[in-house]
Amino acid sequence: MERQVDKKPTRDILRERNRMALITATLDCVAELGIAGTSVSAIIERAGLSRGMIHLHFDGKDKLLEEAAQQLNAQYYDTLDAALLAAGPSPEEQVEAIVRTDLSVDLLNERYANIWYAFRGEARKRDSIAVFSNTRDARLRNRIFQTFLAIARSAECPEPEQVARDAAHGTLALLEGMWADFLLHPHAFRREEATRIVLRFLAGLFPSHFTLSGAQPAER
Amino acid sequence: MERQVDKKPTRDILRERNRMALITATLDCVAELGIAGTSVSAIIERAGLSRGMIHLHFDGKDKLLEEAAQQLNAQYYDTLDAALLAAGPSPEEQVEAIVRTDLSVDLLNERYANIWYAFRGEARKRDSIAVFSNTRDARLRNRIFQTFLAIARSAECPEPEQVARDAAHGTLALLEGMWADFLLHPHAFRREEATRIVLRFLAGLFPSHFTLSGAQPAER
Amino acid sequence: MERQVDKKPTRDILRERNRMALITATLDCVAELGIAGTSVSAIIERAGLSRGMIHLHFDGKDKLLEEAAQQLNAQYYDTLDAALLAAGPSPEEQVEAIVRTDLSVDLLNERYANIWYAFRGEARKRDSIAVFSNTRDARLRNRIFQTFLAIARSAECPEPEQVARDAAHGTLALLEGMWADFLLHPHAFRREEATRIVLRFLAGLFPSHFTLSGAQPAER
Amino acid sequence: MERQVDKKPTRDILRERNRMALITATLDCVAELGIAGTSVSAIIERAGLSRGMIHLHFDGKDKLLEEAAQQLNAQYYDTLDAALLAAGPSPEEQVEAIVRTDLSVDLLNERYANIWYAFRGEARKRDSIAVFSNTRDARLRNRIFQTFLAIARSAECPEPEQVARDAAHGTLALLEGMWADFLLHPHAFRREEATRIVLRFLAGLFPSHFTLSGAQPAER
DNA sequence: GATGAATGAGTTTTCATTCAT
DNA sequence: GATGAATGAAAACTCATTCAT
Repeated sequence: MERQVDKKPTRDILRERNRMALITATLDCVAELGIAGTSVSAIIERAGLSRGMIHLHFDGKDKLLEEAAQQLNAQYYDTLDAALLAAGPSPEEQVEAIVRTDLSVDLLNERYANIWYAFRGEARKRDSIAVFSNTRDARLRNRIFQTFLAIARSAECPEPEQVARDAAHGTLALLEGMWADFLLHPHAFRREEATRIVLRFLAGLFPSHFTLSGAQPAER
Repeated sequence: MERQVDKKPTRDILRERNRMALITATLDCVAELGIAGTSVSAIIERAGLSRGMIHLHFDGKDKLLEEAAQQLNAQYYDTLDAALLAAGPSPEEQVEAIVRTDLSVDLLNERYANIWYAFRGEARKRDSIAVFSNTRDARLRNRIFQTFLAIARSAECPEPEQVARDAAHGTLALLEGMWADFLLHPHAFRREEATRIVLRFLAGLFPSHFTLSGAQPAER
Repeated sequence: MERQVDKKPTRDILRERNRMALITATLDCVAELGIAGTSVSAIIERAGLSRGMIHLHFDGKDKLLEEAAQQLNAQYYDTLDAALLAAGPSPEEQVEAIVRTDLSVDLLNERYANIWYAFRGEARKRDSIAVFSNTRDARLRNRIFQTFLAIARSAECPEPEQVARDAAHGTLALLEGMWADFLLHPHAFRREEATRIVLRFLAGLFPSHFTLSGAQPAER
Repeated sequence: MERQVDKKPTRDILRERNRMALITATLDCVAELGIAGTSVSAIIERAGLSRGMIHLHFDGKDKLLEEAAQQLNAQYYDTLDAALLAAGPSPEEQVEAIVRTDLSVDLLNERYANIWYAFRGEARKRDSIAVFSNTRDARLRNRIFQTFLAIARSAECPEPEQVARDAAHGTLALLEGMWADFLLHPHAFRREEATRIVLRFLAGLFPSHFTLSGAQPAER
């Protein structure tokens, strides 16, 4: 009886484990070999699974790449959401949490950056993958905009909407630029420096809300 | 004799024309089809030239891609250099020229952005192409750093080197981020908005040197 | 006990039902998708049964195809035998019954014709299937020959054996040809016309035994 | 100079020779191995050519099969047309030429019959191949109909159109049936017997135009 | 007995590169 | 120097069969 209850799940768990192994192997390949080098042979060799499995579970290499992209995307958001939850409730804390998490080693690492830009290079060709690269947008962009709007209002800016939009846009662009920096010079990259620059940008926009952790603004 | 004199230049000119046609066709293919879609067949079809020519002139597809990358890179710098030459001599004017040119339609357009990110996706795999994507770095980075150093000194900042480095780093990162923005949403993208945000960043760092074309800083 | 008695038959009935379901699904697939399209996946999907069943019941796809061919063959003969039993006992009536039944919608329909020719295309490769396509021969051929022999003798032909053999051969060839006609132009096909032509052939051979249902021979 | 003139053609001739070699190898494979056994590997092995050639010349296996079908079709008609040209001009001679040629070893041989039925089995699935199997129709059917119409009129039949149509239909169906016969029993098949039966059919329809080479009609 | 996930040999196709012309 | 037919290694994909559950 118990075996009956136990058996079915075992099969399904194994199945799911294989699915995940393929996705992980795919992301590893993309990270190390690029999209072009991510052949079915490379994937199955790394996963230690059989050729047919890719078509069994994903119906072809393209779909597997899509699902891998989606999974990476989900991971990115899970990490970010967790950080926001853990951070203090004030808008400043929330913004800083986003910046620090996005630049943290959990997200901004070689594997991640490599995959990110590899997919982005293909994004234009495959809409399904574009969705993934778009992600830093829709959801995050709105959240960060709302946060900045609160800040802009509390700062009594003349045009809070525009200021908040520019702040959100600029912050995300800066983060994006830092990722590109990291991709090209992973060893020269300094996380603290990147963080400091983003905070400088914010301190420039909202001097009374952000400071350079004790540092003064560039000009007095 | 005369024919000899006549023919030789013609041949060389033709040769060079074919070389360029292949490079242009390659960039077109990368822009439209992505790196993966840029097969030898696609290139020669677009160029209207023969298959063997790629090996004749470039010794293989990979080398052709490299040269295409280099050419694009050169174009980028030529455009930027011309703009810097045309701009006023003050550090502020030089910086603004870089920002406005980098975001101008001459450089930031769909073809350019597509190619840029396509190559960057492959950059890690091929060092020769990485060189190209690196470009916004070495030369430009130093130049912009020197310019900001002049500004930081004239602004009497406490740590002018660090401030200048952060300003250079941040500006380039912001520009980079704007390109990514454009890549993903070419139609929603607003050039003036992007420019304004970069200037906001600069105005935040150097309030007395940069202003938002009459606009005030967000907070007073 | 009772349960035992009850279950056993149920199992066997289920087993047989599954066997038949697989054969029917196979024939459906062959009719709609051709031999090439009749994959194990296609069959089990149509049958709504599990993959392993084919090997459980038939020991592989090839054997299943054979059994399907045999079953179709048996159906053909059952229909024909029933028609001969229902027809009048005279040789003329028997011959006409064969012709009309062979061209009737019960046998000559799209499903049947599609399967018939699909198997025949593979017949040469698999002897086991060839048996099926042969069928219009051995048994039927002899029966029809005997019938024509009776007619030829009653008609006092000079060489009754040869005439009967030719009549049998010709009739079967004509029927065969009509099937091919139907296969290629199922919508243009006219059953009555086909029947009339066969009867014309018979009327030509045995004017005093067959007439065109009131029609005259072509020439007088 | 001469070499120049010679060279170009040489290349084209070689190219064409390879094309034809592939078609021939394909037909050979279909004849011996059936459609299912006609893999790209089988074809190139038989042709002694390289794998890529099939896609170079035909753009894929399917198209190659189509062209092979078309070529066989053309051969069939060329043979038939030649025979009709060589035959006497009278309608009887023309009809007899069709019958004798269709059943001659030039057309009705194992290779031909095998290929014919192999393609027909696939005909329903691929329209392009269906065209081929249709062929005994459109053109030939009309020609034979016109010939019979002349005969029917000269025989003063009551309804010459219908008689001619039935005669054409019946003759083609008989020939078709003889091919099926041959396919299934190539060794038992007797060409003369087949021819005699078709002529019996014609003699039955048009007693004054066709005779069994000195034989009498079955009945008097 | 029944299931369907897993396998891997074999299929078609792509494509950079070669080389005779 | 230019051409494009030819090559074949490697790619993605299919599918009958196996076998643990």
